Amino acid sequence: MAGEKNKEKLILDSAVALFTTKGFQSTRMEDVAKRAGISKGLTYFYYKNKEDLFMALTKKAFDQFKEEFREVLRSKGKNGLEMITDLVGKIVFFSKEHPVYYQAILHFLDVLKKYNEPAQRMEIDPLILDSIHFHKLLEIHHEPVKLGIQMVSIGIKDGSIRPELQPEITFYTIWSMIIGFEKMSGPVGYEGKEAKISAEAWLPGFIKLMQDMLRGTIQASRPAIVQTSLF
Amino acid sequence: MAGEKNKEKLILDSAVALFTTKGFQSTRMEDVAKRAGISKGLTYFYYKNKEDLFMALTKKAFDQFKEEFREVLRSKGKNGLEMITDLVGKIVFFSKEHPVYYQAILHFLDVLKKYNEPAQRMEIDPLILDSIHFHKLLEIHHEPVKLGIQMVSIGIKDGSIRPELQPEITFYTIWSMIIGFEKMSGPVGYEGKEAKISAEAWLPGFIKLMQDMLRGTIQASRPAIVQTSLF
Amino acid sequence: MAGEKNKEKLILDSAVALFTTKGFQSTRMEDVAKRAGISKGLTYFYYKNKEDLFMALTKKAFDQFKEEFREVLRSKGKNGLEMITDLVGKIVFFSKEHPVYYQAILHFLDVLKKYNEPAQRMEIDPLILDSIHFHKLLEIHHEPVKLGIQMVSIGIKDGSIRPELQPEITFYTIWSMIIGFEKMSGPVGYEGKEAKISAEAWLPGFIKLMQDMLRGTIQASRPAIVQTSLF
Amino acid sequence: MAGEKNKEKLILDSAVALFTTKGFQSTRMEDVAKRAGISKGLTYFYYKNKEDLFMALTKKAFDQFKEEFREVLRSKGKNGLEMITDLVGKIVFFSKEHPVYYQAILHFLDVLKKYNEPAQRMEIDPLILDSIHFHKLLEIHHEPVKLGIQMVSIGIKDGSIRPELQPEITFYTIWSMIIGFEKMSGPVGYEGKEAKISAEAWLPGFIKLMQDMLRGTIQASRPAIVQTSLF
DNA sequence: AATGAATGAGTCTTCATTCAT
DNA sequence: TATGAATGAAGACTCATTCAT
Repeated sequence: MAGEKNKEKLILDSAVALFTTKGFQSTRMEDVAKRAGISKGLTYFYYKNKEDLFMALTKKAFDQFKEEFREVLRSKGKNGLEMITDLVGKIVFFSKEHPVYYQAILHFLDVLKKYNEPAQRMEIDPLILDSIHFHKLLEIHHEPVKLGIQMVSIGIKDGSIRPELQPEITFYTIWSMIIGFEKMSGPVGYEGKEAKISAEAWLPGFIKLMQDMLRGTIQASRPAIVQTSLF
Repeated sequence: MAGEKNKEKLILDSAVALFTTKGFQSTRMEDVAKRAGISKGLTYFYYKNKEDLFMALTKKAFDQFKEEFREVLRSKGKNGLEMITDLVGKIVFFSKEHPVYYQAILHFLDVLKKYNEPAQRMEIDPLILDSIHFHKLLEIHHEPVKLGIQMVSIGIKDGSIRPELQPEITFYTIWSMIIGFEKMSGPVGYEGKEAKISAEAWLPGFIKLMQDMLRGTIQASRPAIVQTSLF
Repeated sequence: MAGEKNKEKLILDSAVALFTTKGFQSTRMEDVAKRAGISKGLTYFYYKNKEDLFMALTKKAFDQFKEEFREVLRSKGKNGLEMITDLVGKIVFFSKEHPVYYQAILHFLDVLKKYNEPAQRMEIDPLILDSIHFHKLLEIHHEPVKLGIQMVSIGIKDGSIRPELQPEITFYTIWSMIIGFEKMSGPVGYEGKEAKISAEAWLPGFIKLMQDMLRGTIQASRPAIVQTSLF
Repeated sequence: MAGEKNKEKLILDSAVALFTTKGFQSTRMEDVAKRAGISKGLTYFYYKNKEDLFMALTKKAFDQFKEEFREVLRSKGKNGLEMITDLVGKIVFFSKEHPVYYQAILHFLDVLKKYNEPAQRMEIDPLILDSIHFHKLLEIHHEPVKLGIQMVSIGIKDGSIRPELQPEITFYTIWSMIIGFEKMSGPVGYEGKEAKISAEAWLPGFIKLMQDMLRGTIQASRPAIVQTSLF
C-alpha cells in the first residue's frame, strides 16, 4: 500500500522511541519489534543485530545533524559569527528534541576514539565493526564538522571572526564547548544548597563567552547575539 | 600486617583495572573478585551490588578529581589565568591516566541530569538510587566546580581575567570546553582523507582560544601559556 | 504430529514428576526443562517464573480434584451419605496417586488464608500474586466445595443425612476431617513403642465416625459403608 | 547477670518472631542472630544449622502444645466430652497465638510421614535427620496424643462419649478434624460471590458436629457446649 | 518477506556455613 | 564463648539470536 511506511524505517522509529525512554541496554529487540508492529524475526532480516540497528540509527542521527548545519549555511544575510551562534542554538535544540540522536553521536565519538587508537581498536564490540552502517559512518562523520569549519572561514573572511584564528582548530573548539555544555546541564541544574546558576541562565553567558572568544575584542556596546526564539 | 591493603580497596582497584580494559558492562563481578584475590561473596559483603561498586568507584573518582583542583590552588606564584591553564592540562592528563575515573565522572553527570529532572528520575536504575555512595556523590559533586570558580575569581581579582566575567558561568563554560575536548579527540585524531588536525596539534590552539576568551584582548606579543611538560 | 504433546503440558508434567520426588524448593528450573526435553529458556516462555509454573500446576490440581467430585455426583443409585463416603475414599486415593497435586491444593489454602487477611496479604510472594494462574484459582477454588455441599444437600433430602444439619458447615467440616486425616497418617503409622493403630486400621474407623456424625444415630445393625475396592 | 536470658533461648525467641512474619525459608540466620543481639557465629555454636534450630523450635512447640493438653486434664469437674470440647478451643486458640509453633507441628507431621515410609525416608533433608532435637521429637511427639486419648477414655467411662468408640481411633479423628479446620479457614473466610459461611460462624457448628459424633445421639434439648470465652 | 517458538550462553546475587582470632 | 570476615555452591532469570515453516 502506498501509505505504508517501509519496515526498515518503522523499526528505526521504534528503536528511537524506546532508546529514548529506556536506553539502549534496557531496550529489548522484542519490544522494538512489537512497537514497530512486526515480528521479532523480521527485525533481524533488516538489521543484522542490535548493534547494527544502533549504527543505522547513528547514521540517521548524523544525517539529521548535518542537515542542521546545512540549514544554517543556507540562511542568507548572516555573517560567520552569526552563523556559528545560530548553530549553537540549533545544536542545543537538537539535543533536546532528539536526545537519542544526540547520544548516538556522542557514543560514536567514543567508539571512534578507540577506533583511531590501534591499541584500543580490539576493545570495540566486533558486532559494531561488522556493521555496514558503522563503515558508512566512518566515511561521513566529518561532514558536519566540515560545514562548521566553513562557517568559521566565512566569519574570518567577512571580518566577524578574528583573522588570526585557524578555522579547523577553532571549530573543533566550538564543538567541544557545545558538547560539554550539554553534559554540564546536569550539575548546573542542581537546585541544592550550593548551585549558583541554572541551565537557562547559563546559555546566554555561554554564548557570549564563545562570541568573545571568536571576536577577540570586547564590544560592550554591541550586545551579544543570542537566540531566544528557540527556548 | 602493615603491607596488607584492606579488602575494600582491593576490590575497588580490581574493578578499576577491569572496567578500564573491558568496560563496566562486560566485567563480571566474579572476575573482579578473582583479580582482587578474594571470593565472589566477599565482594557483595563490601558492596551491595555491581552498581553500588561503581558508585563507590565514582566517589573515589571525584575525590581524586577534586585533589587535582586543590593542587592547582595550592601552587604559589600563579595568577588566576595560569591556574585555569594549569587545570586544563591537569584534567586532560587525568583523563588519560585514569580513564575509568574520568568516564565514571561523565557517567555521573548523565545520571545527575536525569536525577534533576523529576520526570526522568524514575528512569535511573533503582540500584543506583539505593547506593549510599550515590547519595554521598550528590553531596560532594559540586566541590571541584567550587574550586574552579574560585580560580576564576582569583583571576578576576589579579587582573589576568576580564573583570566583567561572572565566575560561575565562566567556569562552567571552561569545564564544558574541557569535557567536549576529550570527546572530540576521537574524530580529530582520524587520519583519514579529510582530517586536518591531530589531537596533539589541537591542544595548544584550544588552550589559546580559551585564554583569549578569558583575557578578552588579543595579546599577540605575549605568547599563550601552554603546558608542554605534560605530554 | 498427532502424538506430540504440546510443550506447555510437557513442562507441567515434568514439574509434577520432579516436585514429587524432590519438592518444589529443591527442583531446579533447568531440570524441569531437561526432563521435558526442551531448553531452559522455553520454560520461561510458557511460564513467567517458577512460582507461576507452580500456580499453573495448582490450577490443574484443582481441575483434577473437581473431577473427582463430579464423578461421585455422576454415579447413579447412591444416596447422599454414600456419595460423601465415596468422596472420602476418592480423596484419600487422590492424595496418594497425585501427592504433588494434593500438596499444591493444601499450599494454596495456606496462601488463600493470607490473601483473605489484608494484614498478611503483603507477606505472600509477589510472584504468586503476579501469576495469572493464581487469579484463575481465586475464581475457581470453591467449585469442588460447592459440589461437596451439593452432596450433603442430596443426603439431607434423601434422608441419609440428618435433616437439621446445615450443608455448608457440614461439608466444610467433612473436608476438614479429610485434610487432617492425611496429615495425621504420619504419626499414626509410627510403629514405635507407643503407637496403637496403623493408618490402614484407622481409615474404616474414621469413615464410620464421620458417618455417625452425619447420620446422627447409631445403627449397629447396618454396617458402615466402607470402600475397600480402593486399597 | 541474673536477669540475662540464656543465649539459647534468645536465639529461639528471635527465630520464632522472624519465622512468624517471614517464614522459615525467607528468614536468614544473620537476621536471627541480629534480632537476638548476638553474632552470627554464636548461633552456630548453639545450633548446628538452620534445620537444627527449627527442630529445636519444633520441640519447644510440642512441649507447649502438650501443656495445653495437660491443662485441660487438670481442670476438675469436667466430663470427657467437655474436656475434648475445651481442648478444641484451646488448640484453635493456640494456632492463632503461636502460629509458628502450630506450623512447626504440622511440618513435623509431614516429615514424620516420610520418616515412617522407608521408601521416602531418604527424601528427608539429612540435616533434619542429623538434628538431636529431631530425635527427641521422635520420642515425645505422641505424648499430646496420649493425653487426648486419655480424655476420650474418660469420656467413655463417665458416659459422655459413646461406649462403643475406640479411644485411639476416635482421638486421632478428632485431631484430624482440628487440623483440617485450621487449613480450611482460608477458603471459608473468602468473602467472594459464592462463600456462604465465615470462619467465626463455622466454629460453633464444627464443634457441635464433633460433639454429635462423639455422643452419638442427637440431644436437641441439651445445647452444644461451645466455648465463647476464647473468641 | 514474515512469523514466533526455541535456544542457551551469560551473571548476578543469596546465604548457610566455616574459621581465624 | 564470641565475633564477623570470608567462602563458594547453588539457581533463577534474561534476551540476543536462530530457524523451521
